[in-house]
Amino acid sequence: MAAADLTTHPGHLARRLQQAHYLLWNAMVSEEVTSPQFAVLNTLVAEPGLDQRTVGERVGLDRSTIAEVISRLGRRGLLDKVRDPQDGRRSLLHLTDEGARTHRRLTVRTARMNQVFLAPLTADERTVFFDLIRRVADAAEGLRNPEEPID
Amino acid sequence: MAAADLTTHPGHLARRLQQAHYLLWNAMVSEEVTSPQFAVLNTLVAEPGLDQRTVGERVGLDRSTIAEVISRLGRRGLLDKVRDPQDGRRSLLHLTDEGARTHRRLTVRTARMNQVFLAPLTADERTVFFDLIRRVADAAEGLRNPEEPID
DNA sequence: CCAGATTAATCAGGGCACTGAGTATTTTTG
DNA sequence: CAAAAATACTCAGTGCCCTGATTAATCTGG
Repeated sequence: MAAADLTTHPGHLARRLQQAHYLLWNAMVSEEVTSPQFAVLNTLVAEPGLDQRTVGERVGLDRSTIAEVISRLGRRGLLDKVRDPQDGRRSLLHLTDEGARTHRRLTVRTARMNQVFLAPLTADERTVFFDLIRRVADAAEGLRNPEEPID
Repeated sequence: MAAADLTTHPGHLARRLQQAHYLLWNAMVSEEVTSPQFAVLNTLVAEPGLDQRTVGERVGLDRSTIAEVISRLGRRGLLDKVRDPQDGRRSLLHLTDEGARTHRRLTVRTARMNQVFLAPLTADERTVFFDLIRRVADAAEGLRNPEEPID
């Protein structure tokens, strides 16, 4: 059996793309705060007081991973975690001042990094790039998170 | 400062795409052998006897990660690792019969999975999808792995 | 009202991904 | 030829990512 051509395997390309991004993020945005951590901060800027599970849903992280990410952000004083008095199962999350400051600072750098990352593409191609990736990712996520079935 | 729109952040999309692929791989290809492990097997089908570092280069994994992946594949009897008598620093890698069998089996399933994964796109769109991701990933990898500079 | 189902979070365990430091071996160079 | 540089690999440390099992709290139906 001949070897497969990995350059036509979307999973392999997705991994390479993500790794390339990881390196550029480290070089141009932050060595302290990672891209998933920034996504969490960003979500809490938009919707302060969310519980942990919902934040994970917003940024696309499962219950275990979001717990670790939030624990790290809490340790570094970027967010606070308070038991919901209305529902003792939940922890409600808010950015600290330091967390909000960090988010502002990184937002600027992230925009610069995205320019460099997408430099090989024209403006039209970028639009297509986003559209195609979003459609594939949404569809694949839909396979595992089925919509409410008809009852 | 307003929150950023993560759906226009290529790094965030890349991560979601990779995660969606990870889940589909687990469901449709194998729970034992991961996608990076398959990439290593595939490389050794094409070029038996490569050393560890070169395999890592082919599949896009750094020295530490490739060491772990190869160690796991070795433990499961899918490949053999032999000291190069010509150069005592290197280990040369070959698939075992079991490794070659596994590669054959997974190649078929991987093709099926890719069909499902790419189902949202037309044939033309798939070509564009590969082209755009490859260009961005290649360019970003080039930023860190500079070509031989002019001397 | 209360037993059973559901839900949010945690924990244990396996795998991927990187950096920086260290070891052994080979190659280069003075 | 011996000292210095380069190379292949290993190890320790951090962080992301998932599943399955467990715990605590809430909700639901009889």
